[in-house]
Amino acid sequence: MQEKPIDARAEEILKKVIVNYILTGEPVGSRTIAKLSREGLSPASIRNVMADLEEMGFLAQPHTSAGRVPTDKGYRYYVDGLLDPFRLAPRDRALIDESLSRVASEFGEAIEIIPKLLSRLSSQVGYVITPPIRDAVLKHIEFVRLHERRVLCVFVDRSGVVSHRIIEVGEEYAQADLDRAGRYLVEEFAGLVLGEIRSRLVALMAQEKAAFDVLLRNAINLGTLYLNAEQDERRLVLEGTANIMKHPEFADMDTMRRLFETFEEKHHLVKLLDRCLDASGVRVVIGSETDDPALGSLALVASPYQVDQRSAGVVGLLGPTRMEYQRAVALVDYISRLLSSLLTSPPH
Amino acid sequence: MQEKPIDARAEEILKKVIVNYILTGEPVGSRTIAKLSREGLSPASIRNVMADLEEMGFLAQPHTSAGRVPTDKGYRYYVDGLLDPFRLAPRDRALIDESLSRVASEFGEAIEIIPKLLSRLSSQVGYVITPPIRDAVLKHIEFVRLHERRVLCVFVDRSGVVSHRIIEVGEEYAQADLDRAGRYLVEEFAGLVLGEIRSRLVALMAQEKAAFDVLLRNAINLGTLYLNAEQDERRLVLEGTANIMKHPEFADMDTMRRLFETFEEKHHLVKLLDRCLDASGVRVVIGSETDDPALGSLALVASPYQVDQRSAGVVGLLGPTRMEYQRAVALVDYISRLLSSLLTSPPH
DNA sequence: CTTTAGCACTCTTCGACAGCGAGTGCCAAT
DNA sequence: ATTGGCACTCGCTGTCGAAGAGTGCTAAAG
Repeated sequence: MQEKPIDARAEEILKKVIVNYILTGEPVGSRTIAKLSREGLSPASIRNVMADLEEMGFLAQPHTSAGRVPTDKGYRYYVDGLLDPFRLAPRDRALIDESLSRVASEFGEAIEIIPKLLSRLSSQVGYVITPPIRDAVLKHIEFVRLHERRVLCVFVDRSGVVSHRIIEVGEEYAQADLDRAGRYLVEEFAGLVLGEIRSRLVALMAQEKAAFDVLLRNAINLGTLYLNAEQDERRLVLEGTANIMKHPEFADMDTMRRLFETFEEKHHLVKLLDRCLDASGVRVVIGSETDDPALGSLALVASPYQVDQRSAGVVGLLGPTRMEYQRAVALVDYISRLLSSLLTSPPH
Repeated sequence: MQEKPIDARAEEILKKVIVNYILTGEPVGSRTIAKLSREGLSPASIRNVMADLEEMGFLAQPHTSAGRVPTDKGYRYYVDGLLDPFRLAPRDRALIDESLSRVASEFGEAIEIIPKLLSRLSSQVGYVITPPIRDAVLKHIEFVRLHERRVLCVFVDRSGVVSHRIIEVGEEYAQADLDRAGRYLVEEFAGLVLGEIRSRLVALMAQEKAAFDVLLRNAINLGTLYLNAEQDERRLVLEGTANIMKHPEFADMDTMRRLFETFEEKHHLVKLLDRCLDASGVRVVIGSETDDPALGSLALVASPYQVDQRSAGVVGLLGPTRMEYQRAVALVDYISRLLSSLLTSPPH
C-alpha cells in the first residue's frame, strides 16, 4: 500500500496476465500478451515490464524458462482494483431467486440450500456459517427429561433454526416441572436475544424472590445451564467439496488430504470466516493470506449477511486461487444481499 | 458356490497371496510365496496353482509379467472362510469402552462419536446410519408456529435424538393450540413407535368423536401431517473421509472425485447399507458387489445394531478393498455389540 | 501323476540422452 | 524508450537399453 509503483501500462499487463492465466491455467508468456494487446507492443518490451512485476512480487515463474504466473500479491492487486464489472446471467439470477423464495424466511431451510446453490453455480465449494447462538432470538425452548440428571434442551430460534444440547442438572426434575420452566422462559423472554436473556437471568438470580419461587428458580437454573455452554458456537455448512478435485492444481494427494482434513475439522475455517464478519461487503482472502498452510492455494470469497440490520453470519465460496473472481464476487454479493433482505424485512 | 474347486493347498496359497498383498500393496509372485511356505514347495509348483486360481477368477495379474493380485471374488472367498481370528488390542477396547460409556445411552450423542471412533481406530471412513424415523419411539413432540401456515415440528426420540421438520398446515393455528396438541400427543402416545402412532391416528380420524373435539382434531391433523412425510428417512453420518486419500490405490483424481461425490450425496450409500440391515452379524461387501461403479475399489464392513432386540441401523467402515479385514471385522463387531447393549438394556 | 529345474519370454521401471519448444534476459541498434 | 536478435535455460517427450521381476512351458526327476 505504501508504494504503488505500477503505472498504467504495467497494470494493463498484469491484468492481462492474470485474466489469461485464470482462463487457461497455464503460465503466460510475453508473446501471448503481445498478441492480445492492441497497443502493438513487442514481446521484448513486455518482458521488461513483466520482469519488473516479478521483482515487485506480483508475478512469479514456476521455472526459469516458463511464462509468468500470478502470486497471491498479484491476485490481491487484481481483485482490489482491476476487476471488470460483471453481471450475473439472468438465468442464474432467476435460479437463485426461485430457490430462495421457496424457503421464504425460514433460515433453517435456507442454510441447507444456499451452500448447494453457491456450489452449483460456481462449480466450487459453497458455504454458510450461522450466527453464534448468542445472537439467536428466542422463539421457543423446551426441556425434556432423559434420565435422572440428564435433560435435553431444545431451542428454536425465531427464524426456525433448531438446536439442542444435553445438560447435566444438579437435582432431579419431573417432566412437568421442566415443562413449566420452559413455558415460563418463553413467556418471559420470547423475542430476546440469547445473550440478553442470559444477563437477565443472572440479574434475576440475585433477587431474593428467586429463592422462594420454585418455578422461577427452576427456570433460572435450567436456563443458565443451557446458556452457559458454548455461546459462540456456530454451524458451518460446506457443500460441493468434491468440486475442488476438478482443478488440476491439486493433483498432489498429500496436500489434498490435508485440505480435506481441514474441511472435516471445520474449526479452522470458522475462525477464518470470523475475520470476514465485520466486512462491509464481499471480501476476498487469497492463498497465504489465510494464514493456514493447508489452505495454501485456496481463495475464499466471503460476504457477511444481515439479520435485522445486524451482521450475523457469512456466506461465500472457496476455490483455488486461480478462480474467476468477478463471477465469484458477483455471485456471493447477490446471494448475500438477497439473504439479508429475506431475513430482515418480512413479517415474523 | 455351486462349484468349490479349491483344495487345501490352493486355499493356503490364495490366503498367503491375499495376506501378503494386503500387507505390502504390491503384486505378489510365486517366489515370495515359496519363501513363506514352510511346506517347502518350489516356486514352479506354486505358479501352477496360481495359474489355476487366476483361471477360476480369484486372482489377477495387472500385466503379464507381474505378480498376482486378489480379485473381488478372491477377497470374498478369503473373507468368507480364511480369516484368522483376531482380537482387538486391549487398549483399543479400552478406548472404545471409555468413549461409549461416557455417552451412556444417549443415542443422539453416540451417533456423533461412533463414526469418529471407527475412523480413528481403523484409519478409514467410519459411519453410522440411524434407524428410520418410523421406528423412533415418541418421547416428546412439539409444534411451533413460524408464520401463518408454517409450523415447525420438533420430535424427540426416547434415546434423545432430535429431529424436526417444517409442515404446511391447512388452517392457521394459535401457538396455544399447537401446545395443547403436542401435549395431547405426548400423553396419549409416548412410548410408542411412530409407525404405530400413525396408524392409531388414522383409526382415530375415522371415529366421529374426532369431528367434535377440537383438541383431538388438531392433534390428529398436526400429527398426521408430520408423520406422513418421509418416514423412511435415515441419517447417515460419515467421518474420516479424508483417510481414503492415504491409500495409493486412489491416486487417480477422477475416480476420487466421483467417490467424494457419492459421499456427499449419501443417497446411494444409504441404499447400499439397507442391504446390510437384515444381516445377523458383520457383513462385508466387496468392490463390485456394491453395484456402484464409484465405489469400485472400496469395500464396506457393516454390522446392524439393535435397539430393544430389533435391528435398527448399521455401523461400520469403508475402505479400499485392500484392507485388513480381520481387524476391521473385529472392530465393527465389537462396536456394534456394545452399541446394541447400550441401547437395549439400560433403564430408560 | 506330481513336482521341479531350467529357460525363453514378456513387461515394467529407471536412467541417460537428445531434440524440441517455449520463454527468458540481455545487449546493441533504432 | 523500444525493439530485434541471440544465446541460454528448462521442462517435456520419446527413444533406447539394461536390469529386474515374474511368468508359462517343457522336459526331466521322483
